[in-house]
Amino acid sequence: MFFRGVNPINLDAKGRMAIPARYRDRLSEHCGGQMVATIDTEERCLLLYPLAEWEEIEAKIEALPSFKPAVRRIQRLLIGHATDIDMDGNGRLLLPATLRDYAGLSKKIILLGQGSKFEIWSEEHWMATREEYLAEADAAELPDELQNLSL
Amino acid sequence: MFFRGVNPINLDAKGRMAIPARYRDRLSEHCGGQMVATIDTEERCLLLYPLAEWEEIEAKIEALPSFKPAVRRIQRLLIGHATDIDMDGNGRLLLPATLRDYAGLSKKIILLGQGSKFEIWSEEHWMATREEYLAEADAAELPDELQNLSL
DNA sequence: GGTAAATGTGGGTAAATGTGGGTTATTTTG
DNA sequence: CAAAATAACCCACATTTACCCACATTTACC
Repeated sequence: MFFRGVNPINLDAKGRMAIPARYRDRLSEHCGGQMVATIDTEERCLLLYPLAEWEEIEAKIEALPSFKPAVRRIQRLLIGHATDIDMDGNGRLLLPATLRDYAGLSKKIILLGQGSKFEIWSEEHWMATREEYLAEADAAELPDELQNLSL
Repeated sequence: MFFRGVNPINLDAKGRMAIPARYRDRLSEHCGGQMVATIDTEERCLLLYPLAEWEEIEAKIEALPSFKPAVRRIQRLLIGHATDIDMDGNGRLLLPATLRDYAGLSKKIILLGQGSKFEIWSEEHWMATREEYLAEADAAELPDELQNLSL
């Protein structure tokens, strides 16, 4: 299960997001269209997992030592915001208002394939963040793992 | 699988790019015409891989420690922009608007063979960049690896 | 240089996709 | 418990994309 690519999508008046057709079949087979959305704690964007992948992650998060404040914080943020969402008959997901607000999603959004999950950004915020990322691309401060990566 | 050469190509009104015939057979055999395009993070151009080659790279990028900001950045840029593209019956690729915009591709483009991948430039930008490269070619500041290279 | 084959280009059409909204069910709230 | 809001489900239309065919142009070969 590997997702990639940039997908500009419009939310409709009800807050629904049409999943691009090329992902639909895979999602239906893999998890019957059952997904989980939660927030990204670093950036103002959402994370969207197929149910099976999310459950693995959730298990790991819960297994962490919960007396540590930093761990409690992550647990509350990630698990707390995690919401089950099913694709409807037209291959659309209804994003809850709480999550839409967090990521500042209005009409134009970006669905970004990121391996085993997707990220959901407001178009505006994604564009701005992308430009930052590109500007930072002076190789000077790259960690070793990246220095040696040949593309 | 090794690609060489500069190929001036015209995009048609639908944003399609005809792959020069001499590459077609090899691409059909090697990957059934399945390719992946993504962005180059240093230059405003695109990278075009046969699917198999891309998957190797993707696996490496995915395996990096994703809590490091520099790594997340690369993952978002490279995997995020990676888009599956298939050759049509006429040996053409339809480049998505998002990627065309990034590289500033309008009509005249350059397909540049670069070993296991291609690069795609707008003709204008390629010409300018090539001139820069030629101007910088005072050997003084070459790293050791290059000093010893005999052509 | 002429001819035939191969390549590049343009666009039409049917099918797939995206979009909007109506109606019924379910939940929430006063 | 009633009323309002939200969500689920469904259908229908508009748009886009993929696929195909046909023509123009170039290349290769005789």
